[in-house]
Amino acid sequence: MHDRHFQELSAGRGKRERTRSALLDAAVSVVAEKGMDGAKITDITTAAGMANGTFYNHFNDKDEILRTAAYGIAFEVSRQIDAEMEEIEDAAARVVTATSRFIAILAAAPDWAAVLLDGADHLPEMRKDLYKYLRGDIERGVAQGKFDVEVNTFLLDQVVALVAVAVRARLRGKPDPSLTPQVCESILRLLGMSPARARKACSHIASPR
Amino acid sequence: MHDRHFQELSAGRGKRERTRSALLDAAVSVVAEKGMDGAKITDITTAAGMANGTFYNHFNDKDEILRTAAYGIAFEVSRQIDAEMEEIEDAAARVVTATSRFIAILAAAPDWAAVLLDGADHLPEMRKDLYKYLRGDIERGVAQGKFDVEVNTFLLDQVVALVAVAVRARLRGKPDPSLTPQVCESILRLLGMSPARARKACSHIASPR
DNA sequence: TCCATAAATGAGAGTATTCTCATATTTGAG
DNA sequence: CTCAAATATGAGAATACTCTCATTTATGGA
Repeated sequence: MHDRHFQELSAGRGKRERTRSALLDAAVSVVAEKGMDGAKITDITTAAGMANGTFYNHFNDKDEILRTAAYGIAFEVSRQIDAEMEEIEDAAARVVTATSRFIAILAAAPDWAAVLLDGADHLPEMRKDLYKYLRGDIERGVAQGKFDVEVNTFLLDQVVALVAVAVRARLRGKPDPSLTPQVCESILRLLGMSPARARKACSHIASPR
Repeated sequence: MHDRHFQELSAGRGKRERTRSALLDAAVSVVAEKGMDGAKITDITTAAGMANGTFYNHFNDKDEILRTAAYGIAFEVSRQIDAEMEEIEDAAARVVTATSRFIAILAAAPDWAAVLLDGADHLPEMRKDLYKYLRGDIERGVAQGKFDVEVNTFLLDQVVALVAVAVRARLRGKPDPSLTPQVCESILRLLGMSPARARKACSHIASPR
């Protein structure tokens, strides 16, 4: 949610942590600009205003810093959404809220979006973490009789793919207030709600900022 | 559908065409192994059993050969599916057939799958071609009163994303005969069919080989 | 078969990137 | 403030990759 996320986390800690965090923040902005494959070590140290060699005092290679950055961001986004949903009981409402908040958060932090989208492709383990949350909500919906699906990894893959499409579309074009309701509706349909109920469950979504 | 697809197309033509095709086939297998970003010129010429310099007699750079290969494969797959569907009138049946044939073809040719999946990310124009076919079938379904959606690019993105998830899953694990029906059902649900109708429309799918 | 032309070759120049390490600088505990 | 330890620096060695071109080899029409 902030261009200096990692530096904020390490403010007040020793110099070592602060430099490390500055590199992580720099890595995020470089990945946002050039993608994970296009990001070079020197791009990262330059963005951080440091000498090239400094990188190797903190990370062994590019993979390590990118993985660390992606996990850090995924953790923060999950934490935030999870907290916001604490009191929501209805499974459909939980899915809709999580999806729309996820899109809104990443729309406000495009660098994070780039890292998460790229990371989802390059770091398969990262997806699995996300799945824990999602699986819980979908199973809840099945138990509540609202969803009609067999909950398996393939289903979760499909839901996550739809969310990813929405985030990508949001990043690409100008903000379209109908985008989030559209994808939420799609997800609920996918989960077995009727088009009418799905629409109703999404109708209340405030268009993100 | 064949490891020597491009060479077959150019059999009997001049040496120039045959060498070019050998490079294209080699590029496909390298991309399947290392991805588009990981594929190096020398990997391609080595796989083709040629000297490094030969590459530059036929292509200006990596992008050009990869684009050519990806388009060639996309064209062949589209052509084949299109032909197989000629006589199908019902839009739901068309969507289901196209999806399941697409998955079956790529399951039988994993190298092609890798190129198309990677290409869909790296070559945005390639997606647009695919969309022409898809959009037609979905609009037909709306006209037939079977689908209940607004047909826009974002919807097509979602459908394609679901198909991509299925192909990826099919490549990863052992063949699961329920995978194709599952994703076809998801797509029909997404397009606004009720879960019951969607299931019915997918029930006849023969599990791919 | 002959040979002009087309194509293939691969050494190496050019460029980009990673990673190391001896040295310089900074830090913060005492 | 002092100094030993921790950290940062950046030149350059090592590696990886792209692309060129003078030369060799192969092709196919006459």
